[in-house]
Amino acid sequence: MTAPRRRSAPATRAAILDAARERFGTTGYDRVTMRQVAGDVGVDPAMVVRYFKTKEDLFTEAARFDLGLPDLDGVHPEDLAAVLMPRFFAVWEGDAGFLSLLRASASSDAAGAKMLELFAGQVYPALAAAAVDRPAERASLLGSQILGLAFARYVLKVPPLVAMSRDDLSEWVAPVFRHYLTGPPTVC
Amino acid sequence: MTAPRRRSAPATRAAILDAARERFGTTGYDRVTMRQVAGDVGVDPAMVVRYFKTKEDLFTEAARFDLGLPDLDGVHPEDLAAVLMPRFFAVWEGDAGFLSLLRASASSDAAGAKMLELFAGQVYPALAAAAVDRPAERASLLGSQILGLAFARYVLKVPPLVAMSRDDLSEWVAPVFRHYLTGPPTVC
DNA sequence: CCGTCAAGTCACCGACTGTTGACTTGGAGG
DNA sequence: CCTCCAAGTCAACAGTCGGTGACTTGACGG
Repeated sequence: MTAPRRRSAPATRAAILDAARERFGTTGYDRVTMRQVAGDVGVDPAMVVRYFKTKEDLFTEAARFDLGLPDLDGVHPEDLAAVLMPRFFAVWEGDAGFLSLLRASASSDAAGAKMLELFAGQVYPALAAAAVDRPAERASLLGSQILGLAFARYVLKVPPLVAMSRDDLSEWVAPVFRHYLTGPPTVC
Repeated sequence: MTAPRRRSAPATRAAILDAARERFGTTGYDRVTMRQVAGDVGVDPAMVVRYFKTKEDLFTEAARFDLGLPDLDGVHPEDLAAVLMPRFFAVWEGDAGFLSLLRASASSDAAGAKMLELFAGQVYPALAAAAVDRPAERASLLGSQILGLAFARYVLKVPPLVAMSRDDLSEWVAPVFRHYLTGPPTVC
């Protein structure tokens, strides 16, 4: 059961990626140093640049993931929150990839662009399927509520929001989800 | 009409503060250098540290301001958005002080604490006056929506949200404001 | 006209950053 | 056992950062 003094290349690569995700998620892009990431894994900083050419490339890889949003076509408006919120908690409380991106997008245009890309590629298609009209506006509004909730709960850690149970939170936002996707205004 | 080669001390101090606000608001704390700020004003970097002892002190001063929230006591729930949204636009589209704080709070615990402080000191008291019960939870939820809207519109610049008029935006969020402050759930 | 004091400049320090290239070491295959 | 190549280390570079302290310059009062 002796730990091997030398890992396989994919194993160290994965370990570095995990450490990077964790650091980026808790500290933000700029305040993370490659030496810190290397130190977390117990490896020389040169290894980080060996496997991920540059810091930005490392971040790009760390901030890529699948939101796993379900198909909302045919879901009853009343059930939207019940379907979406479990994914919300899974994504934001899981590995810190998404938090990294959120933190970084606050101070980097490049990261902001990645966030928009992710929205366009995964969030918008899922939400648009449940919108009665004006899918872009409705999806964006709902997205802003989700983003704000994540920012307040997981970044700022606003005490009342941190203290709320998942069920209570889902109950609170359910009417909002319904309103943004199916409520007025329908006319111009 | 010759420009004076030498300013008064308060004038340079104010100029530096303005430049810092602008930089912090558009680039974020970490990516702003004191040399940039000094350069914007056309002054030696040493002047910045002369008037604001340290970079963090400069930021602290740049991120302090008054939201100017009105008294919501007695305001009809239907009119909440009509009263609050003008302040929203004024604050986020005015001088970049608040944007600085939002950007910085994504990657700095110190800035995050300042944001919480500001919420507790100005946002919470105003919103709590209009909440029918559970003021902390209701105000936090509404705050998260406001924060998310600002983040999506002014930081990420989500195209559909940027394109929406102020009136349309107010109309969309009005039912949400009403729900968070006066809607269910009332029971535990 | 000149001394004085604040406003502003200058050169520089030490620390830290991302990144590089040459070196060393370990372990599996012949 | 020895060889060899990948896995990992080491020292160092070039650049930038925040911050310091001694110096210079300008305007104004006597």
